[in-house]
Amino acid sequence: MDAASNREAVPEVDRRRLPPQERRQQIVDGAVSFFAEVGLDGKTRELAGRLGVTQSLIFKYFVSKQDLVEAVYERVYLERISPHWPALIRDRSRSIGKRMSEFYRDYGGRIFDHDWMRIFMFSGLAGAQLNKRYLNHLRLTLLEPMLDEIHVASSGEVDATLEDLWSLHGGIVYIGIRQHIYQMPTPDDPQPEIDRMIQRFLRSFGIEEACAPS
Amino acid sequence: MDAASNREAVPEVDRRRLPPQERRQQIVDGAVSFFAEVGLDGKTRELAGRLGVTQSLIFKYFVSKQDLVEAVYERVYLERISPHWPALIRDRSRSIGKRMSEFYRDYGGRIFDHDWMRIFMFSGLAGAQLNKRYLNHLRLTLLEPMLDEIHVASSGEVDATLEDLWSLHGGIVYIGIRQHIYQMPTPDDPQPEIDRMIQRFLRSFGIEEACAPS
DNA sequence: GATCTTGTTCATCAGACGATCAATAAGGTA
DNA sequence: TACCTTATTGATCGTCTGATGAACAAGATC
Repeated sequence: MDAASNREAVPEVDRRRLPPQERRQQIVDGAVSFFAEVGLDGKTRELAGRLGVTQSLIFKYFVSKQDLVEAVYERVYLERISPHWPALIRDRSRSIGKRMSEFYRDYGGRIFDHDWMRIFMFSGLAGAQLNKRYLNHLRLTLLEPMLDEIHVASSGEVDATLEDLWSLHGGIVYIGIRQHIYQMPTPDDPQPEIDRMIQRFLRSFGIEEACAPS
Repeated sequence: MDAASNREAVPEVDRRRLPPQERRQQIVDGAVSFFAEVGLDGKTRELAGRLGVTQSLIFKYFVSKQDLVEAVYERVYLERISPHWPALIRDRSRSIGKRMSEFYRDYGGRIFDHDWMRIFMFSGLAGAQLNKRYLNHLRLTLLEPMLDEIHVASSGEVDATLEDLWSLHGGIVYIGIRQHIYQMPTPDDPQPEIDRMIQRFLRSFGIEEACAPS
């Protein structure tokens, strides 16, 4: 019943003296799931215990706890953005419905993740810049182009606004919030519901599409 | 520049020796806005400082910090539910669109609140039961009846599901999340966008309504 | 104004916290 | 095997934390 033997987050009994780069990554990995679970106020001693190392070791790789937290931010941030999305959104050889469906399939696959959802929420509540950067990037590179494409697809006859797209986006993200933050039951596979939402969104603007996912 | 003189959350310089009931309420009020700002890990000494009292006084009214946190939960919880909503949803003398619009107008007026939004999110992340109770109550007394009413209003020709209503709900709530948790710009008055969302939702199911807000 | 009740403060505890640094030992090199 | 580098540990510091209890004083009653 000692501190290092009761958590499954520790991959195995890690033997000592790892290469610095490897150890650093191990600490960040552990910190991601640890902070995701207990919040950014999680204590370094408990994190060290889960990793099976001493608390002082953490401060050999990070000059302060805040330094570690920012490494966690950077880690989770990078995995949630694909450079291919802007081109996907603008690919007019495919219908707007198919593009949006594929984008949100990929997007959902990346953000419906326990650790990401919770760390993004924790950092938002803490007032970190991570969230604003991320959401502004999302708006500039994805939502605003998406809005353009909807206007083009409807020959400019549609009065959709950016705020409308945020509401669609919010409805999709809310599935993950219900699941990972409120821990409420959600569909096992959110993709069908996401496709329904996109289809309803476009249909409500008179853009009818046979939106078969395949 | 001392601890008790630089916050506007303190209504005024409160003079000592208040009636217990009044003092208790003052502490809870202060705790609501304090915990909403810094999180449930906020320190009792800082809270006391903002209230202009000593830290030990808090423990004369609450046996532990957790006891205070639960008083905060109860406080914010009660203000966010109206007993009139179920009857409003079921009032078939009015169109379903008007009922949903009025419900979400009232609902938004209660939950688009800095303190509520943040405490609800903090408590959700902490795994508190508050959120599950609240969302289950919302589903049972409001969303499921609303789904029934939509089916009735469309003479049973509509395939709307509860999950569809959650997506509408999530899109609406997400406005508050953007505003108060991510601190991103949102419409000054969210009501027009909410009405648009409801209208789009119904329209996408073929329920067309002239949804003038008045 | 003397007295009593009790709301409030002051001093303090025991433990936990982030962070530091000398001591230790793992593991490569010869 | 002896040696050296350095990843890791163990002990410790100063501070802060929730919580406790004795001492104080505000304000009502007579």
